Amino acid sequence: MGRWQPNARGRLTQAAYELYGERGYEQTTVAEIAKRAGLTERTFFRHFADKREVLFAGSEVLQEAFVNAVIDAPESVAPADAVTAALETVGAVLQDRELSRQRQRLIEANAELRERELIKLASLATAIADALRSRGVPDLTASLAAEVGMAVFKVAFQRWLDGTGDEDLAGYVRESVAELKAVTPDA
Amino acid sequence: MGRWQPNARGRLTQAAYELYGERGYEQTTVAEIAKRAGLTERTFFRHFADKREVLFAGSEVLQEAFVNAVIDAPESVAPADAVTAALETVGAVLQDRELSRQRQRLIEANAELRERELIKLASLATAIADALRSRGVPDLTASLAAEVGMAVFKVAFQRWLDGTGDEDLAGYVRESVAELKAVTPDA
DNA sequence: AAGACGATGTCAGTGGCTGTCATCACTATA
DNA sequence: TATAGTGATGACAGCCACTGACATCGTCTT
Repeated sequence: MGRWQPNARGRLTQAAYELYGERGYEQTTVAEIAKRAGLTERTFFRHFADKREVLFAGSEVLQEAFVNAVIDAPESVAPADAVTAALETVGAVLQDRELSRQRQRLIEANAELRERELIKLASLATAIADALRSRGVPDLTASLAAEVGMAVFKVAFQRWLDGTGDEDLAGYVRESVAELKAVTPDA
Repeated sequence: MGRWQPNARGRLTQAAYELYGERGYEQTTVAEIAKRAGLTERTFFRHFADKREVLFAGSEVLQEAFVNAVIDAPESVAPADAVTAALETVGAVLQDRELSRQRQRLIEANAELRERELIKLASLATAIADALRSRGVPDLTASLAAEVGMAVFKVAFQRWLDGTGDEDLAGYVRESVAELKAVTPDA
């Protein structure tokens, strides 16, 4: 047996979710999270950059999946379609709607957490724009396609969470893309 | 003569801009800002909710102008065009490009400030979506038009700041809207 | 067996932010 | 003209997020 209990990071994550859920994010101190995980406050900050980051640990995975989907799209595919395809791919990563709902409830209840979510999405947009540029897509086109892609994702994700049936995220993405076409101002 | 020097809020704002510019945001303490303004740290927090907010004081004005422009658009105008028109209106509020550049340089140099900027833009998107809904625009359409509007604004604003000539912001907005039409995936 | 390594603990310190109470010029009202 | 507010500020104590520095001690290498 090792000197320490295994999976310190996982225990911290679970403790954080529990406490944020029980008392709310603001009413929870990092020391409390660490204590429930059988660790010290200092160790929490060795695993997570700050008190918020524990809720956003999966975002690198999401971003990587996203970027790969864009890069792997066939040469011939238009930028917007590459992004749309990538958006639908992400639907596969986020299967557990109830878990997403729970997490989103925490995030929406607190402005700091909302800020962190937004910067993650912005970072995602930047990464997608870079991926498009690496495909030879011009600057303005790449930025705009990425930003609009995020706009669609935000709206579709929200509607997916609010939905009652068991439609998958990809379906909402398609719906929003269709609406986007209708919304886009005509020349 | 009053008991105190006039315009405490303005002095705090100026001191903050100076110090953030001289040493950077992180290297500046609120106590230093207050001292330069001839006040105490406690008073700073009576005028601004936190250390970042001093750089975002004008955002309510911008948001109000934006929302009014959407609301005041003629009944007949399509949602997207109402938003586009509002975007161009904002160009009038942000005339001083050099000042905007300086502020943006500060914001981009610091993740916390970037987070705050993003939540202000998100709040703007929400307000615009609400304004559209008050015009009878359906939910999905309103959300999407507002989000896409912000996407266009982000890209156009960035390009305006990066630009060398003396084009106005509205020109970049028009350019980006045109590109948006080209980017939007066809049915 | 000795030493390097790595995850954790301990502790002191900084700085953002808040609650509370005191101060005191100005203002309204008796 | 006295008196009782009022409102912006100061003073002070305290919480908590976060950091740097050093100690600890199983485990792994050689």
